[in-house]
Amino acid sequence: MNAVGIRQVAEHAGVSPGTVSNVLNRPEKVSASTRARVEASIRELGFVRHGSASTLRAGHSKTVGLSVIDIGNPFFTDVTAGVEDVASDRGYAVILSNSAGSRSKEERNLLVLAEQRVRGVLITPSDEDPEPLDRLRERGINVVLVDHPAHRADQCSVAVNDVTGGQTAVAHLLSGGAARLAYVTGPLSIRQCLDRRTGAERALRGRPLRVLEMPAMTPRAGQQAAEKLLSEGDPPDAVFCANDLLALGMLRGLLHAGVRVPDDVALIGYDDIDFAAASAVSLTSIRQPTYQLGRVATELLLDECDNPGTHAHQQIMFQPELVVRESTR
Amino acid sequence: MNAVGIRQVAEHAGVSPGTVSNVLNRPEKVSASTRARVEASIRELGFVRHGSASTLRAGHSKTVGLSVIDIGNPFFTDVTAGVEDVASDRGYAVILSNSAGSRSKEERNLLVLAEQRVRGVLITPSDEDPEPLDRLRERGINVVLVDHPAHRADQCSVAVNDVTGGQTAVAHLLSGGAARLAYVTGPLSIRQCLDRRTGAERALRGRPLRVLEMPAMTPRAGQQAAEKLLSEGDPPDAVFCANDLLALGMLRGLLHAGVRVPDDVALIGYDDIDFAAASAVSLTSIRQPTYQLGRVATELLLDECDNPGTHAHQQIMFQPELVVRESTR
DNA sequence: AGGGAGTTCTAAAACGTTTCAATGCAGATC
DNA sequence: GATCTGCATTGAAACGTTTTAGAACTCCCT
Repeated sequence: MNAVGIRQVAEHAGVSPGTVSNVLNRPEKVSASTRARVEASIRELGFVRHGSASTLRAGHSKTVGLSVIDIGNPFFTDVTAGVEDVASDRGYAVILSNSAGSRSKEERNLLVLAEQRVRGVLITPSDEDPEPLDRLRERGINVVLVDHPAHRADQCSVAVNDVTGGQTAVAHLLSGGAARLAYVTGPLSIRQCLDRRTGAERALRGRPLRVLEMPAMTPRAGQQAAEKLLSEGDPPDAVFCANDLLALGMLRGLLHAGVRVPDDVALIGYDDIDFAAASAVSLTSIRQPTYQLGRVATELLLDECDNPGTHAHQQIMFQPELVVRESTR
Repeated sequence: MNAVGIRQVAEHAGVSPGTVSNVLNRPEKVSASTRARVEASIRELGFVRHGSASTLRAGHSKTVGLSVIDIGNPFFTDVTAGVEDVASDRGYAVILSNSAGSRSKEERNLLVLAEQRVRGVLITPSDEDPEPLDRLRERGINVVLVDHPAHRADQCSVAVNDVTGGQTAVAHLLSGGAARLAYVTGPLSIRQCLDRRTGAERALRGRPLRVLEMPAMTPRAGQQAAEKLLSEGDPPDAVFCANDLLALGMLRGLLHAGVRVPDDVALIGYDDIDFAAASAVSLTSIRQPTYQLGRVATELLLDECDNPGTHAHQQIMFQPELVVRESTR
């Protein structure tokens, strides 16, 4: 087993445990020669610091938690990549947990994170209730909201303007000559879906919008939505999907039924995931700075952790961007 | 701050800290009445166990590490889902780390896991070197290989037979009348890519196979491969891609150039990710029991952790399965 | 020679749990 | 009433670090 602790290293190097700790945590406090000796011993004995002992004594760990809604959605994997890159650069480890849209799972995950005494938590909340997050804060765990505006002023958040995004999407469809629009969305209890609809309506200025609310935001649901739209009379000539997974399913459903895209129906998605550009009729979409979202959120969180005195809370709102491809040309 | 520890709970409930610990860890040792009293105090004070202190004293944590090669690949997100479900059921937390194909990143991540004193590690290794894994084992951290056969007999692994998979794929293409085959793959230093080629060659029994090795396994790389194949003379009439991301890019590249799929070129991918069924020409693919892979690997690992005495090491090999869709019909 | 200022290192006390031997107590047996 | 048995609870030690006050040493100045 791994019986080599700071104590053994100290003995091997002929110094006290305290000095070894200094080499580990404040190398500048130790003379070059002893430091070299200690470092050699560490390598030779294969010493690995006991993170728990360290956390226990120091009172805080070098880990942050990341809680996402659906790790299967490329949007969140991109965010995750951004988080990991920054955290890893600054010597923090990331504990990733997936709430899979379930509130109870999210709460259990947050409890685990609290037990691990993570330094902070990055979270895309699965609902609007601020209570679990406030509880974390009471315990001294910093919280940054990802893809969701902050509930309160003394909290950081990084989000993208979904109202603008919805508006841009629909304005683009209208400028292409669309007249009968449909919005295919996931549950409207999800803030993102709701905001995008609000944006869509704003662009329409009172003209009608057919809203089709699906229970999930997956390709399968998108395809079912296509079947539904086509089976009812008066099919739309333009469809705005609340995310690219829905849009890809919609695309497949339309093509399968012999509907030409974009000639018969123009189609626009949301998120601009990789697969959007790679689909057979490449998908027009609303791009979000996904990777940046993760990066910036993590930078805010770690700043809050490392400089609690000078840290200024920020609510950052990015603007989404239209990416035109074949599905609306 | 969170100054409420087991000590405060004990005081509040009028018992000793040892009893509180027993309520937490072996509730059956405590009489029903005191247990109820202690549990009430825990709730009332909002006590959260300090995981580090617990790990330090107990010598082991309730966490496992999961190290994957590319969290952006739906194959690995599916595996992750399986891992999470089992771990969560058994009270373990999962620390997810992404090696992004980089050996040095993998090593850094494993070090973090070792520092955290995870109980075990699930890993899809990014290369063939068993040394980092052996080092973990020396430190008493159990290791289960995922999607990779074990290096040694006293180690668990869960994999899928990639040679059979490659053979099945190419046999299917041949039975559809294909004569000029190409294999589009990622780096052949990756075992999976290599094995699938071996299987392909086995099905071909000496007939020629054009191998196109791309540096990445992404849709973009697949599209580039399509351009390359079409620009050279004598294009293939059937293409086998080493994964679905490549295949989706290939599909787009082919369609874009006016090549009909499957009429002009039959196409088969590997992994059967969700997007394979949702693409415009739905993709024939080799399905792997991805979610099961994660589940079974985790069950093996936790069995090894919880019953070190009776645990029998197993090297499990699943068989892949052909899923025929439009791209080869 | 004595003493002050730096520098480098040490010793010992925490951190919050778990564990285990020991204690106390109630009921059963003689 | 004395002794035993078994159960519920306690108290204190231990886990491997970090941290802090201060010891030991060196160098330099008067």
